[in-house]
Amino acid sequence: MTSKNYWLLKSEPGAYSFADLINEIDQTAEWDGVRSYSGRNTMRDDMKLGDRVLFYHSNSKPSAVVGIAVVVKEGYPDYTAWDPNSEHPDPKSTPEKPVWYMVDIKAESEFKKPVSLQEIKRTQGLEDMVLVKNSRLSVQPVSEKEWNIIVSIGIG
DNA sequence: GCCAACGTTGGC
DNA sequence: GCCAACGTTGGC
Repeated sequence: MTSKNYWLLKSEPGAYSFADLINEIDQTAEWDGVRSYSGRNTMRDDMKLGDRVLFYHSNSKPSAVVGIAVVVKEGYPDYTAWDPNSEHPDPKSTPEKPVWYMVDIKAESEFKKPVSLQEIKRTQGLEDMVLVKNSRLSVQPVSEKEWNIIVSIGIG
């Protein structure tokens, strides 16, 4: 029996927002540009087809979970790393020896009511979220309990 | 805009 | 392989 897992992905809405994802063809995008090892490992090893994702706007007013997406392609090399004209080139990574990985995600639904960081911090059951404890991880796991609480607030 | 937290780099 | 310095994230 395969159990689905839950994740949270951060993006600064000025760089890439949930609306941008919705506006993509098929509402699907490559989650390229992650250049941290823990994020790389999570995307390469742990995020599976059908896993669901909280889409979080960081550095925002207010910072908040704004919608849900689903993993539609499992970890594969982030080829933008060896494109010198990309946003996040990294000469350490080559097609022969890729360093960075990404997944594809598809927008599923937009929250009626964004769930702000403030609200997360004061909501019972969410005090152990990685988002609260380690504010710097841009790709992070979410427990089923945390998922259910946030989605029930967001769906309204 | 400030700056704390923390992941990463690089000197030794 | 330790750990200080550096750079970045992201809340406030």
